[in-house]
Amino acid sequence: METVNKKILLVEDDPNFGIVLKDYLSMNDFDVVLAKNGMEGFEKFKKDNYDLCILDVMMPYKDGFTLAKEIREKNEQVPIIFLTAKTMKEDVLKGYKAGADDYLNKPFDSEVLLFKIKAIMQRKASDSVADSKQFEFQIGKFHLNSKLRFLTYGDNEPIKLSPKENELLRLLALHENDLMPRELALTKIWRDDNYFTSRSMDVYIAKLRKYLKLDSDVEILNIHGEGFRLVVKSEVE
Amino acid sequence: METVNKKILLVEDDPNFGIVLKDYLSMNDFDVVLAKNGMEGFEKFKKDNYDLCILDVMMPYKDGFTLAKEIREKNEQVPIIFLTAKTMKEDVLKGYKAGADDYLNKPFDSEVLLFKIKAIMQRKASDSVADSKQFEFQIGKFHLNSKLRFLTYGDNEPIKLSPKENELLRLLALHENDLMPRELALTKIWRDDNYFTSRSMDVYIAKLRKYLKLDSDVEILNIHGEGFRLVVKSEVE
DNA sequence: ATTTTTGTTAAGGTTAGGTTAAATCCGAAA
DNA sequence: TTTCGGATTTAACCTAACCTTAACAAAAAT
Repeated sequence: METVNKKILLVEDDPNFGIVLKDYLSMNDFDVVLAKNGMEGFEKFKKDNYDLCILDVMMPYKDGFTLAKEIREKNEQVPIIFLTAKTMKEDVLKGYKAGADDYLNKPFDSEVLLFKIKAIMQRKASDSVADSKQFEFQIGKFHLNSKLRFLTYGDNEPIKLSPKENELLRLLALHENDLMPRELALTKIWRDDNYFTSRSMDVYIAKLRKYLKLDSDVEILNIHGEGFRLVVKSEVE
Repeated sequence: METVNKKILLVEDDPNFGIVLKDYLSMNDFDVVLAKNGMEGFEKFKKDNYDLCILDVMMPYKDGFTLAKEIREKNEQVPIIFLTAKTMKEDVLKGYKAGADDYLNKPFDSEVLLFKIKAIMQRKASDSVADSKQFEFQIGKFHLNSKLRFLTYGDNEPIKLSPKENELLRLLALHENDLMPRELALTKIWRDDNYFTSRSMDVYIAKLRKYLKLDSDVEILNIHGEGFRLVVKSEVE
């Protein structure tokens, strides 16, 4: 059987680094298209279908975040990895990262990148239904980092979330202000839908509610017999 | 630009084959040193710097794997290619664990060998850039020199790190404030992922934590079931 | 009114991780 | 070779994290 290589769009303005990285990825059986800036990156993105985008954040003309937003408009699915400078403050990145599938601090270990790429590809492959593995969310005044599994509220000590708490809150956030069907969580997180898993889920809803009490504008409502709804009031005023 | 030829150490006990191969490689602009067995191979390796080692696996006195292990102790970087008999499946695996970069079944196509050599050379060349092969890290008030394997804290006597301690801390530092997945460390450092290597890693985490106690702003957090996170508080204020 | 679904808290059990110490491995020195 | 010492693994024991289940109360549906 012949397999087609995965296609990667690499957008990196430093030509040396870009070429080296491209070669490295090519040697690891990826088809890599290199763009030298955000503009060119977007052009190339529109012209072809990619399995993954790797975007440098700091670039002339169009930075990585802006490019990511544009790419997201065209394609909700394609995984995006950001390359960020180590010196950027967490808070700067915070809001912007929403929508990223992963990020890497420069300089980084090439094997680490490979590891992440493979992890993402695999994840995508197993996600039969398309739900991009977004893992940062702003929920009212909370910020959920679903990769590191914690929930921050202002300057409070971050709340550590267990895997189940985390997945559940993430699913709710993915459906913010909308119905998140019971069945969806049960099949996606518990991988089984029966009386006990369902009760277990209720227990987790209770836990999440406790955490979310901090912000009165955020709450989890039940829709009887259907599921839950993460409501964020006055998000815009 | 003038380039110095790449230097290859070829260890092969069959004199006919050895000489033919040596000549072939020489014709392709490599400087080849031929050793007739593992012992001699190691002697020659110690006496000079090589860009690549090609080792026959089956040799009298000292087989290729053993030799590879010795070479690895002296040099973590140098690429190694094994020449193996077609019939050894198990051993090939063993070889990889010893740090091989590639292997070739005898008899093989000389073009293939050449191709692999070039690929490996290129890979190594780009690794060094792409990784920015970081060997020095500032971790809070600590400074890690990963090449010399020690950790300094102010004017204190530097803490000497064992190879495993060093690799693990380096990997954590590479992911500073971010998740360093268990699996990554296990595959990269222990080259195996099972119950025991995992426990071994935990032991090393404990050791590192002990060292890092000196600076209360630095700590290694666990993310249950996922990995660890090297957190540096108030990095900028 | 009765049944079903949900809210919530707490107990129980399982697994992962923290830590220390003993055992083993392995190269270097004697 | 034997022995020594550092590095690493294995063992053991303990704590923390996590998840499920049970139990009972409250709300919603029938």
